[in-house]
Amino acid sequence: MVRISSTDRRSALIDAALRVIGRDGIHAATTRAIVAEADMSLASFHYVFQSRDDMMHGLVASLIETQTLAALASITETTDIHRALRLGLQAYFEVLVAHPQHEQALMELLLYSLRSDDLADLPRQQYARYHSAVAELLVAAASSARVSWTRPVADIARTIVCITDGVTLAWLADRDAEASARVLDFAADSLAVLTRPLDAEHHNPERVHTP
Amino acid sequence: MVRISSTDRRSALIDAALRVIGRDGIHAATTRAIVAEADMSLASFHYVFQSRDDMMHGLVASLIETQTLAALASITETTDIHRALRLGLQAYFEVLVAHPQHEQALMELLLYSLRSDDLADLPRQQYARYHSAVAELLVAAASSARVSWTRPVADIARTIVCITDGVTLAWLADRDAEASARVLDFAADSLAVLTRPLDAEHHNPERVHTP
DNA sequence: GTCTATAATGGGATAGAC
DNA sequence: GTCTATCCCATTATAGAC
Repeated sequence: MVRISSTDRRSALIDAALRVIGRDGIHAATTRAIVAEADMSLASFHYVFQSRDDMMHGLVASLIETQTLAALASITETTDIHRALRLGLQAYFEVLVAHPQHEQALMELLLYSLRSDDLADLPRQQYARYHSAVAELLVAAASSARVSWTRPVADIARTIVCITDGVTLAWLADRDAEASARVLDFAADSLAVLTRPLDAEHHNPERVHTP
Repeated sequence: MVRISSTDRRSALIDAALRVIGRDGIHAATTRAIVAEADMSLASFHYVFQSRDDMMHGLVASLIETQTLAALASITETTDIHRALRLGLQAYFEVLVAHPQHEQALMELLLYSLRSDDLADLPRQQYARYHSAVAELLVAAASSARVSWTRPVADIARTIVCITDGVTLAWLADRDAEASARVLDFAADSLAVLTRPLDAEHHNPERVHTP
């Protein structure tokens, strides 16, 4: 009976939808399940959203806006780039283990979006955002550790996203935390090789980026 | 009107289900869509399968049986392990680009299985099979190239599966083939480092596996 | 074994009172 | 703006004739 603004309802329903998807999967995220989770009537749903697909679009768009990749942010606080990469990847993994439903929900939404005409543009934006966010972290970490990257940062960022996605899928499938940690450590080893000290004592005429 | 054996019907329906999932996604793989694809009646479906979930279990189990990872098999035909890794990963990527629906269907089935009580054991089996299949290829390739791996083959196999899965997701999202190829090439570079020649001229006392 | 017909359920969306 | 009640369709599964 209380009147709630349209925007508040929108975000409340989007939050509820995300909880339902995380808990029960995207196929269980019916309009009825969502309004039950948000404790609203079905009609309220259709007052603020034209359709279920309209809500899904809002949900994915909101995720793209707000995803922060906070876990990897610890990467910037260091003077040792190898250690920074390792800790950043480990931090991501800890978030995954703590909230597997969240990562699984993101995967389900990605695959769902790829099937929908309305949402088809969003996966590209989502990954562009992942890549640029990780690239920013890589630049900050390199600067803080006084090194430069020897390959384009965009490529390294994409590699990191590929590795975290791949580790996520494998861990969701078999829950082998030790094996997943070894993959991440190997990734950190391999990526750390792609740096060179910024303030070398002797002049180094090589190009920063490989040709 | 023609009588078909139960087992033939089963496999025909499973094939049809896989085609529907590949074309339209797992949420579109209703019993009706599947029997239409297989050109059967709805009742025939329930004659051979107790329920839709029963069929899904048969589908995933059959995929686990038959998946061959043929693409990576080209990895074994070489004397240069770095080249072998690169070609193997590139071959996988070509299969992905040629049949993206197939890889997407596998991802959807994985996430679907993780949500279902009946199918919850299958993802673990699926990834165990991936890992052992890749491990076998790695052993064969190393033998053919007269090198040995300096880390446990199981870990390297898992790394490769993580990379291919991650590259698959990213490419499905943004279809950037060049960037994906650079990630795979970097992976080949990094993995090739984990080998040492088998028939070194001088005796090398170090352990084969890192401690 | 195979079919048509239908039961039973769940879901998206809307009408219309308040 | 918010609610209840309802329409209408798709879906799973089964019944029962042949």
